[in-house]
Amino acid sequence: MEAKRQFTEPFAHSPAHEALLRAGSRIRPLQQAHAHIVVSGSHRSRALLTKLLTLACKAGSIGYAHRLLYSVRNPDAFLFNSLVKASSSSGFAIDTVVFYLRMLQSRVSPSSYTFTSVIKACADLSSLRLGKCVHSHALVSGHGSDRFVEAALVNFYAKSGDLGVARKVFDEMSERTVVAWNSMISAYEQNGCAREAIEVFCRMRERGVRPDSTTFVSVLSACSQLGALGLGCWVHDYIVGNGLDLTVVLGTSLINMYARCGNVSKAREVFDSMSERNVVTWTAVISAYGMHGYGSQAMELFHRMKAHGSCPNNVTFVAVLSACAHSGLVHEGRGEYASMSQEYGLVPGVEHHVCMVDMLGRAGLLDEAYKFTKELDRGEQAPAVWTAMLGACKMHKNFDLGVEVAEHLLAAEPNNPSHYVMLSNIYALAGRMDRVEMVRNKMIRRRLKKQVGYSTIEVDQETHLFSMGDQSHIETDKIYQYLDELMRRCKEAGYVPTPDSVLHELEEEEREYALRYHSEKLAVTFGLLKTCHGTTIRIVKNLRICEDCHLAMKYISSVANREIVVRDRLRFHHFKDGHCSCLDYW
DNA sequence: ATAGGGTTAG
Repeated sequence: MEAKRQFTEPFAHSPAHEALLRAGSRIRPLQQAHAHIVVSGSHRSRALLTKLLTLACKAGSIGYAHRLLYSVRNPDAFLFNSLVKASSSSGFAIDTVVFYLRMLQSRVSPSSYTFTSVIKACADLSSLRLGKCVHSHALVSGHGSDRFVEAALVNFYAKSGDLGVARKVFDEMSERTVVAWNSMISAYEQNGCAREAIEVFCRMRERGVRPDSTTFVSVLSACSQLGALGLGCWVHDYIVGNGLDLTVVLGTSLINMYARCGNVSKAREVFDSMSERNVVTWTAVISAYGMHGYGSQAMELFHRMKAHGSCPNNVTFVAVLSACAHSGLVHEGRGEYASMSQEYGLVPGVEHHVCMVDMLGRAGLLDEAYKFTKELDRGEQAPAVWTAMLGACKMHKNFDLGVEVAEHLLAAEPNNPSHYVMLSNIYALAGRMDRVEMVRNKMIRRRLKKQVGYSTIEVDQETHLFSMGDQSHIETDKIYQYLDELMRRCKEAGYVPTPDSVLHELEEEEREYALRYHSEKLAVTFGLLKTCHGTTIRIVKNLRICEDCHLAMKYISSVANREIVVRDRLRFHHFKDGHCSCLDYW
């Protein structure tokens, strides 16, 4: 403390100090200020050194910060805490841990502030081992039940993939701040557990904790995952009703929610009403149009985005290329792919390659798609790219190429059941039933199971789940009865069930059920029974919609005179008056 | 004269 006073006074408003303040977080001026400090003999001032160190971190010169730290004799708690905080919030997670270890070595006691930053760094690293170690340090040193440390821990365990422990820390908190609730909700949401996220949100409301915009961002993401339009709309009403600021982040979440819950025009409305937009916002609205098959609107917005001076990035190009792929805009897609690197200096990644192969493949340009894939570097020929190629082969019934690609994929990923399913479908299409059998036996030997398909539908804010041939619903009898009637009426209108290859993946006893009772058919029937005329039926499916269901939906939309919106794994289908928005191009 | 927290969007 003596030392502090001694060095504090003489250097106030010294030229060195002023140089430092002027420099801010720019590295060149910082180094000049450093020289100033050394020359003027003020390098013994703790305050100046500490400031210099934190600014070096913020300027991104972490190596410089390390060298500076080396030059300091007996760094104090103030200096270590500043370094730990600055490095952690500037994204230098490993360095934060290094600084923390040096702090321990120097026998300087960490505080609750130290732990929040170090735990945040562990979360960034997703290192369960490291974080657990820091967690125990925090417990031993008596900072384990600080509310900031606890919220950081919830986040850390969630990001490291241990939701159970995240929940345990959360449950054992004595005082849960809104940030703690937000951490837990986002923990579930980010790990794909949207139901649990919403459940925690409900507990939060029961406890009378007032949600803030961060809460809603996570809840809206959960709604997007589930296709829970009802809850999403409730959130939107709440935001408006309570006069919450429609920030860029919140607005972008709303756009995404409406788009992924099937309502593009509401997504557009939100976009139009936003006062501030950034590249993420633009990307969200482009992707909204793209996934609904409105390629030209997506492209129009993309051009508007560029005219507005917003610079597209890698994610934007995924949205743009995928919009082209889903609408058959091959010429535009080729052009944007080229401009991506030529005009924007961006490096196309696996996702962009997938879009290109998908786009060319869907359009029937199988040779070009194949050439595109083959011309990628070996290391860039990711299984996802070949999978897109395989899908194209199946779509255009190219047996020889399909078999070749499938064999290649099976060699690369022998434990991925979807490759086997695809290969067996291709054999089935070619009538090679012996091969179908062989592929299926291979799957059985490897104990691989086809992913189970299911569909959900929301009625009165409640979600109902159906799987194929499902009879677990309370109103099962009514549903099956009505479905049979619907199918009869569809057939009268000209519907002929597709002798689909999917049949061949199934066990004998499942076959009779399969086509007729696919989950989306059950869900749509339930929707027709439970909602009044004029209400759009919205279904969310976890896999791709099959050819027969696609055809049946068209007929159902016509005979029941209803709009039906189906979200499958990749995109939306809007069925109306016997037609689908995808123009059978999916 | 030096720091001061955890949660959020495509």
